[in-house]
Amino acid sequence: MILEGTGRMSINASSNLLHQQPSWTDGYPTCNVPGSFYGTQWHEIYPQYWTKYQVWEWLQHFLDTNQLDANCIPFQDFDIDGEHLCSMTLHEFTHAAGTAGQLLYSNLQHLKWNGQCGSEMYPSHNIVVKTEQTGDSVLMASWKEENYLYDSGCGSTVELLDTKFIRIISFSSSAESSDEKKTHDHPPKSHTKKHNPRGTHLWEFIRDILLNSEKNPGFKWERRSEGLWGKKKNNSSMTYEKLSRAMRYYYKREILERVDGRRLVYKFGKNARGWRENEN
DNA sequence: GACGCTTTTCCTGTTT
DNA sequence: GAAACAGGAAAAGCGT
Repeated sequence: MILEGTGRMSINASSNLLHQQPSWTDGYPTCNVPGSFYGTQWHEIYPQYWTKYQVWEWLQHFLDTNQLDANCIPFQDFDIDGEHLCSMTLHEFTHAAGTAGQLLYSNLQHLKWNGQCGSEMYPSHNIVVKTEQTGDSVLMASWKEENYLYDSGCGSTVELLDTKFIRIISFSSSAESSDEKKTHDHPPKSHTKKHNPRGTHLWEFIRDILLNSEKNPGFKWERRSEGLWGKKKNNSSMTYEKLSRAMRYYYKREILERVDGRRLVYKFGKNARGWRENEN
């Protein structure tokens, strides 16, 4: 289910693309996501091995780092994996994203040949890359270690509008036949843990995916959640409708508050903890 | 096993 | 009319 078209963001348009050099050489900001929801992150592996999601992560990081408006990059034109991305020419980057495309191309070349991945950049990370026979197994192995079933076909988006409001930009569930749905709705008990209420709460999960973005005063996210709640619960039948019902239960507990007149916008309530910038 | 809590699933009705 | 919202009800899964 796509609630809103991809490629859209509402962010600060405070930066000037033409006069700002990319700051990649300054080193990447610490993501500070121990036990990340996202599995292997884009900066931990070579671009050639990125998934679609990691390509978006990289684009998002580029926007964050350079304080760029999201409209600078048409995300829909980068709905590709790392291998495809690396095969793109400068002309194709420029055609897709203009001046930002040139910068993206330049940065990608740097990443491809200077080896930003792995232990040199992140000595504290101990990334285990399992080599399997299939070509795409490198990433899959890491995803599996995080108990996620990576599905590059789904895309979901959460946007933090300011320091309190959340907007669901898109949420997609895997397209299933009714037969498939039946099996997912009632999986055998012995198969998987369907959810873990004593583990991560939904609102904490939402909070964390917001907070774990690179620090940026614009608070904008696009394509960041990737259906992660469903992945985290190993529940491929999760939909926006179900997720939003769970979120509405938080109204009573004042973890979330209604935002009248605004669709797809949620707001942290007084019982939500840990989302403020000055709060630990 | 009972219980409480949280989440999931399904549903109907309302609002935008 | 479609999408999103609201909320009731029941059930599932987990910890105690």
